[in-house]
Amino acid sequence: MKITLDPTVTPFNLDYTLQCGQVFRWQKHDEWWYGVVTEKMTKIRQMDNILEFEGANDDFVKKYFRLNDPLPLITSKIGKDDYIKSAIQAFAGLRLIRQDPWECLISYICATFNNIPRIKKMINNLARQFGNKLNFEGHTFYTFPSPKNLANAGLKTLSTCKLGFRAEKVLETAKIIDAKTIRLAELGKLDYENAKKELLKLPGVGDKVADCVLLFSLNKLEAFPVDVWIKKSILKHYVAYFAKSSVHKTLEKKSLTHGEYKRISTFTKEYWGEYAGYAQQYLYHYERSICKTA
DNA sequence: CAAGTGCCTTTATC
DNA sequence: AGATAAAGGCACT
Repeated sequence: MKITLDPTVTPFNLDYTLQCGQVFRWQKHDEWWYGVVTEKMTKIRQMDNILEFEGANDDFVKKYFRLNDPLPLITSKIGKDDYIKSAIQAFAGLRLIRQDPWECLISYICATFNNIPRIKKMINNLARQFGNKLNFEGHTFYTFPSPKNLANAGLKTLSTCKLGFRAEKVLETAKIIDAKTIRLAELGKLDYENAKKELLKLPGVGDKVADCVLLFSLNKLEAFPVDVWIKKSILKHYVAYFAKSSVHKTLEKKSLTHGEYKRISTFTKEYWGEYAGYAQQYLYHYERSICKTA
């Protein structure tokens, strides 16, 4: 199937969107991106303004890649200064993805104090151990394991997936989700604050992981996850908005206290408003790309 | 209550 | 080769 995009109304860049580190399971072979979404294989590629895909339908692709988000309006709203304008320009067409909340939740629990290559490895280990096998065009893929599969896994088996200290959190969270004590899909109906309050009840979920789940899977575009890269970026380029005495100390330390997290995300939410999450993703990818090439 | 401190597995990368 | 840093969380002061 194909979708033809009008670049003035629906700018989109598939590579930026899948490579920027918001989602961990897509693989690129030649021109095509391969991914397992909603239990089945999908492959997709972009040629200029044509999006070609198999295994998923139009509605899914539009929803998953948020093609109905008014990106030109969003980027004009968040483009409040020269710095973020250059980030937006560098990765024009980068969009947030509407991930599956359950997979997103476990992915970002695994992302705790971790790096992207290893996050990918851990999630793939989980899928291989506890997911369903799919054969597709000579390659083997696995679905993301269900809450029940992880809840029944047992800590010992789970530990073979090399999750480290996160194994226990994944297991306990899986039990809660499997028991439907917290219904993930329902949280999207709550407002940002109340949805976050629920997420924070889950083991392994603090400020940052909760904001990732809210932004990347529960449609809360005002959520602004603050990780080590974003912390550096904000305190470097928006330092005027913070008390000078505290900035240096915050930059020195590896992890943020709740207070420091709150100070940064309060600023970003006031500065960028309802689409702060988009600003976060552009800044995050920009900061990392600068660091890699430096 | 808020705020600060130290520890938590594992490994890619330098 | 050995240290460092990695899309942080949490228990304890």
